[in-house]
Amino acid sequence: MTKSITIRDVARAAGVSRQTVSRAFNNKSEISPETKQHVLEVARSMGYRPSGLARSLSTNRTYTIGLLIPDNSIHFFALITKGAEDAAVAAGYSLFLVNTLRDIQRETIGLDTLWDRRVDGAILYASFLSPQQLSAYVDRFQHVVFINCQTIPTTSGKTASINVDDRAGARLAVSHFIQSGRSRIAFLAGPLMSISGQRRLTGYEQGFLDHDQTMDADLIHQVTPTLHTGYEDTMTLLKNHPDVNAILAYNDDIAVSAMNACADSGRRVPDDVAIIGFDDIPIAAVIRPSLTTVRIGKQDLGKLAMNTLIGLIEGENNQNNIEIKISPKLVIRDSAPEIS
Amino acid sequence: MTKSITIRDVARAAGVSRQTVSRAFNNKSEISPETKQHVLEVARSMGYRPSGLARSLSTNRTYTIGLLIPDNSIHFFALITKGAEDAAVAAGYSLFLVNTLRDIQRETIGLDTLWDRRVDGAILYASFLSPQQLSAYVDRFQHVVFINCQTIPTTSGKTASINVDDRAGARLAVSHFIQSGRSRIAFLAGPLMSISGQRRLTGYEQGFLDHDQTMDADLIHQVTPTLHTGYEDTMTLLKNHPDVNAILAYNDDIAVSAMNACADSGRRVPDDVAIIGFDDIPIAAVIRPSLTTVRIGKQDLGKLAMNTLIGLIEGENNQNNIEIKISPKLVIRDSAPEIS
DNA sequence: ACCGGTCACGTGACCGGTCACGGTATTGAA
DNA sequence: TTCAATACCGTGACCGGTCACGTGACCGGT
Repeated sequence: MTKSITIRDVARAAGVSRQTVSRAFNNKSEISPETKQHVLEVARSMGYRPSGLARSLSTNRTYTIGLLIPDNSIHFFALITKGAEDAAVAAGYSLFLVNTLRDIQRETIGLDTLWDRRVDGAILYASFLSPQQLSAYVDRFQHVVFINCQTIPTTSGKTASINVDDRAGARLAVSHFIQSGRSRIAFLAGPLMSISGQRRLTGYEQGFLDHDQTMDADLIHQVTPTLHTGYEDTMTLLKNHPDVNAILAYNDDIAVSAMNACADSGRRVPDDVAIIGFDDIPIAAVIRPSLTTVRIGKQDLGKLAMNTLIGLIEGENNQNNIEIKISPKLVIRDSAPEIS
Repeated sequence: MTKSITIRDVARAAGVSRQTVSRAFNNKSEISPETKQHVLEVARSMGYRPSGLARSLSTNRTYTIGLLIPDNSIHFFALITKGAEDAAVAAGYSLFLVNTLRDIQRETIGLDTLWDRRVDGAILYASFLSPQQLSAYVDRFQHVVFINCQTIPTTSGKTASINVDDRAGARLAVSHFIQSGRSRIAFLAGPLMSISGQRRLTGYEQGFLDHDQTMDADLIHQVTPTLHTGYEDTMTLLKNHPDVNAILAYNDDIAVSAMNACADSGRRVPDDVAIIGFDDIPIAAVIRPSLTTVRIGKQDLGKLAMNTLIGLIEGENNQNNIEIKISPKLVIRDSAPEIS
């Protein structure tokens, strides 16, 4: 319990006032280069670093940001987090990480805690709160960036929202299938309560309309998005609809399971059934056959979210309620090659 | 910029003193149930929540913890982070996430920032600083938990260190190979500058000694641990040493690449070459053949680290320099089955 | 009636910085 | 010489809580 050294200790040791020490550390102009140099040296020799707590209390700025995501261990969110952390550090901010685990209570606790800590802003991914609930929480924050989330207008403060155009991604995938001559396209849909789940579904439907093809609703199966679940669903799907020659999966994990199911039911990928996933997880390029997938620039997304948030905080952009759309790309690999 | 409401505002509105409001929020005893109830109601109606900043400044406790890891997007660290976050929230703490990216500058900046924020403690994974450098940084923190890192004694404060017994893990793997009748075991080693890289190497060597077998140092190849690098290395390895019938990989990513190399060089897994990885990434159980691997309880590790740190902070354990060892398990799957 | 003890609550100082303001010395122009 | 401008530096108040201590009311025992 070494008693921590304060700005007053440094001031005394350097023979100046607190304010002068403060000026030395904050690059203020009202200080001569020599005294500044001297103060900094004394401070260094004493091992002094100003307390962010005290500074924050009086300046009302913490240089911390809260990132609220469902689960940082899911690769998708891990990369968003990485991008956000990187941008935060680059701008001199620190990052509070909060996993909601898609649990309302965890989410509210997280929001409360972030508020207690007086973060300068927050990035919220796909809240599970109702709009009015969320509104009450969000209203306290000065600055919020929503990702894949209903935008909540705040009375005070500024917001921005970023949305991944999952709909376009699914359309790309369906178009790719149809252009390579496949039209019996099954969809292993994700959770429909999630926004991206809904968007990908409408994109899937739209894909058929784009090519004047009729969609078969029987080929849509809802699957919980974990690594193993897709397997059984694909097996029953293939049994009930042996003519399926393409599968669009909600994400790459499900796609890999579907691949296995195809193999186990004696179908070759891509010859008999082509498969497209979502996300482009690292393994997608390595497995055999390599996985065609809809890629979302996750790390860039995280970085973008952080930078727009910091932009709001530092008032560069005085425009409010900015809306940004992220377009995914189709990465074509062996599981659904260019020409069938 | 709604002016934030303070404890004095609430006190005035409730007709009591600041101290009474404070007592109401901190479950102190010197307050009657009725006034407490009343104060809390008034506070709620005003939307008041105490400022953690101010509280921290005067109590010298922030209820925040810094987690310093190389890269949160690597699955290994992602799970550690998840476990740590979970335990932190459960104990009422918040988590600062810092990626060092194995860069010394990033690491020092991170440590400085955490100190500025006056975290109650820090968890450091595998520092890249020299012991004396690290010592200077760590000494400022009251409480530190090291994971897979040289333990640094601190003058003040308390520490603990947790180490994964990678050596035992590698021995398990080599033993498994030898017991199933394979002795030409190659090792795709990871970075030797990393502690776990060194430990796994010595475990590999020890595995042969355990069974009175002689090791062939030519079968050790050093590989950078990314998804693609292992492929070429394995190809040259197999060309130079066609008699290799088992491969131990530094991690699962490399193992998957090695699998591909085996397939492309006309070798069947596990019939011709058995493969064991490290980590048990989610995909390991799903790919074909499924991957035998050395599993480390990553999420439990993160949780354990956080809980011991909080234990140090809250003074439950007045023992210092605790050393904890984590034992990995061999998860046997198809790429190196039980009996050859 | 007096005293000690407990309960409930209030007051000034403080945590470690910053802000607004004030002061002094030096300089240059009138 | 006088005065204003500038550069540099210091002082009290404040940010929003908590801590240590003080106060008064009430109660039971002698």
